[in-house]
Amino acid sequence: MLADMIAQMIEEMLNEGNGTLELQRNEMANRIGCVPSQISYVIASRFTPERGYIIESRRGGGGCIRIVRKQMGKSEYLMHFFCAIGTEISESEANAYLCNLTDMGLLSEQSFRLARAALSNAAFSSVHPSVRNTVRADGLKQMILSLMAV
Amino acid sequence: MLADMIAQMIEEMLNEGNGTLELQRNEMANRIGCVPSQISYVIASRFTPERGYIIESRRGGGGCIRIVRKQMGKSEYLMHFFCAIGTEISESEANAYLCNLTDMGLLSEQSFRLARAALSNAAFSSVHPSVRNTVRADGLKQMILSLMAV
DNA sequence: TTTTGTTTGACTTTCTTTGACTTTGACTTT
DNA sequence: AAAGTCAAAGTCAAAGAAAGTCAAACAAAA
Repeated sequence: MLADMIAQMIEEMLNEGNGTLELQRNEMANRIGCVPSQISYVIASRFTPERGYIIESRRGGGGCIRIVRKQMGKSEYLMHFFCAIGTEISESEANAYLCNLTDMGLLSEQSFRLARAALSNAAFSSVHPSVRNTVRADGLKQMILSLMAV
Repeated sequence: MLADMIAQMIEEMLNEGNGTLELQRNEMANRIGCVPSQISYVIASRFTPERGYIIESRRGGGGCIRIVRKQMGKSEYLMHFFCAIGTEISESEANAYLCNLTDMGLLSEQSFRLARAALSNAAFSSVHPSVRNTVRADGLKQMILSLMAV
């Protein structure tokens, strides 16, 4: 299957590049003989943060897609936390999570304070109270994903 | 890529000149082999006040462009930054601010990633698009306040 | 048959490059 | 001094180059 073949190619390129890779979507699609968005599809469906990949990209002339594979270790902890978070979370619950992360040495003091501020009700004053806990959960998840990148 | 190469050249010249630099647009464009307005483009897109640069210029014979990288004290910078944020801010604008804070040594790499994740559109998927930029501005302000508190 | 995953292509957004035209300022000439 | 000349930098919009998005068509699995 096309998608799997492309995924395998990317995997190999990642190996050659010690876990990092920059590719040009159009160029690669051209080489393979597929439509460019196929590359996007493969990346979106297989090289997700949940599976330990970080994706960055730049549009415009000379643009490219950057893929980094994060080797597991601490990330298992983070994954555990990530999965434990439901679709909603209160401010105090979120703080408890952050404390745990800090205790485990996964979060610096500065990062802890920053995260607490970002998830506070004060930060969400423009968000309707009925969805604040949802937005907070999303934010916390995104932050945990970002930690996996390091 | 051309623009990035030029930006790098300017950066190096700034380093040599202790953070200040005077260049001649035409002369430089000629040396590089590009159109003069390309230099303008690079400066406009990368050496913005938002990222901590001051640009001055003189037209006419013997004219030039002056670039200064401004350094401020921490609290001064945080204050400046806090005030500069309006009631709304886009994801890319917020990222530019965060990059700047990191460059100034006010944010660790981890905190940077965390903040970027917390302010991403991905984190705000449950927030109505019309208010995302407001919520983002609130979040960023809260985080900056948390940095001042130390 | 319903659901889930793939493939494709049209359209959008973002960033870059270029060139034509405008404005400014220093110098020269009247 | 006023006017003219010319060498800069400024502005802006069009064209180009890439990646992103999305939905329709299709295929495979449950």
